[in-house]
Amino acid sequence: MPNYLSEAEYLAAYNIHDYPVPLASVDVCIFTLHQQSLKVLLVKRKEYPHKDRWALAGGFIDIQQDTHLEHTALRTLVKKTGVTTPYLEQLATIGNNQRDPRGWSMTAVYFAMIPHVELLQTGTELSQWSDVSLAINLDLAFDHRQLLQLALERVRAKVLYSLIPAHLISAPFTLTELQRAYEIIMGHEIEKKSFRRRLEREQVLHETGQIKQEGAGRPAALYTLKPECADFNFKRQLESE
Amino acid sequence: MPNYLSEAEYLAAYNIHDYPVPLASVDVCIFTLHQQSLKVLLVKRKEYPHKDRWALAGGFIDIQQDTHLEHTALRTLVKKTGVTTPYLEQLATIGNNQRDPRGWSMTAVYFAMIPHVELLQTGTELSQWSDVSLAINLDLAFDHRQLLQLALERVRAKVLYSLIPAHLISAPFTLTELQRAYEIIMGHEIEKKSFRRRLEREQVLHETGQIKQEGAGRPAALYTLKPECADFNFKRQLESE
DNA sequence: TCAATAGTGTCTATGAGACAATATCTT
DNA sequence: AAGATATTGTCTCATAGACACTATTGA
Repeated sequence: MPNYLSEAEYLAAYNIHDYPVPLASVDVCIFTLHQQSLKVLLVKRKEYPHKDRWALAGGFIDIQQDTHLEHTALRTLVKKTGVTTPYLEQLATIGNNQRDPRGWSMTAVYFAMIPHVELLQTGTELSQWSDVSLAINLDLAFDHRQLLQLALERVRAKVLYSLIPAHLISAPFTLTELQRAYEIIMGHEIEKKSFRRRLEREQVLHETGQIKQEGAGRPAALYTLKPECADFNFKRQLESE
Repeated sequence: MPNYLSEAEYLAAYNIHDYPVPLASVDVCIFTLHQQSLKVLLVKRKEYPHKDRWALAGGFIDIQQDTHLEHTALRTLVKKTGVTTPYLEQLATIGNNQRDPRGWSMTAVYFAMIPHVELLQTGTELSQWSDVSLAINLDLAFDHRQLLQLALERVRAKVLYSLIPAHLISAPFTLTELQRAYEIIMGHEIEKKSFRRRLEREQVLHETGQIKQEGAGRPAALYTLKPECADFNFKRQLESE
């Protein structure tokens, strides 16, 4: 490399295509809760490579259109579900020379949590909500099975000390509905009283004043998650069983 | 894009340089403990952009040489410190069109923890251990000040429930030395008994049988961290003050 | 009134914090 | 023996789990 006199000169001469570079993409594991089970959004690939295989939602970074990495993730999310303001968290970044037949590939993996919506099949690809217990056994495209496995581990760890299940159900919700969301992810029942006590103590929910009456039984108070508590972490964990 | 008949045909025709792509790099926040304070490794940049500014250790992915993203991080680590088997954890991936004057840039940020070593100034750049309280106020290259800030937040969060301070000191160590490492990161003293009790309960240390005698006082037992416990997390946190 | 669901009272168990007491060295 | 540092005993406090109890609705 020549020794430039000034930074301006160096930058003017810089061209990324003079160098061998990796592919750069974003994949998003989009979760929701529906019919008492955790679902993940899968997309049927229309193009090579891995054409016609199920995959996580994802795509290349569009350096014209996206100003930040999160924009790529949000763009993907909106394209697949039409949802605009979900819970989005970076999970990990995987990069190696094996995962994509087109060459060295680096992908930033996010996971998103949204209340259930029917999928609008507006894109060119077919998409569906798949039960995670089924999805994890499918032969997904690329290394997406591993990515899903990673995402599940993170979600199952975070459910013990965070409020993430609140992002999977539509607001306002009852405490029983929220507890049920925790139980589905944890895979076992939890104590009603401990559950309510920690929510009460930390003041993370807003009581709307509305009530929900459904069939028999005492009506339940309706709550929303306080926006400033979206990422709240408890200091102590629930028992993992 | 043409409609290929076969995957092989598609792959043969694929050329990454037909597309606008971002820069892809790895940055590593290398921490150690020395003279009772947390230090981070800073490197003086020899080349544009941000020539002559201090920066975190980092570099581009070498798609010929590196098979995995971690290799880029480990290569960087070895180049700067000569150390080969440290604690390495992915922190976050930052990507946007602002952080590098050469264009859209994506960097996978890792943090590493190593026992203190004198820096062998073998590379072309000058490197030094900098006290984090100083480094965080420097005008570092790129967005490295933010990256350092992120790393510090992660470390200060993890010290409450993990064993990461054990990676900052050389083994074997005494329980008092390990406790001191926790205290330096936490910024305040902790209770000796609670500290020892949780280590004992979880059986995460190996008692070497050796003792350390230094000046007056009862000699201390020497321990190592059990390798399988390198990433152990406690269920309950220490008080953050 | 009964069944069903929401919500509360309170005892126990676990593990962290506080701090005093004991143990084993050097000088 | 005195001083220094390591190690342990044990009380208190916070918070999760267990589980029984009360409250409010519809049929």
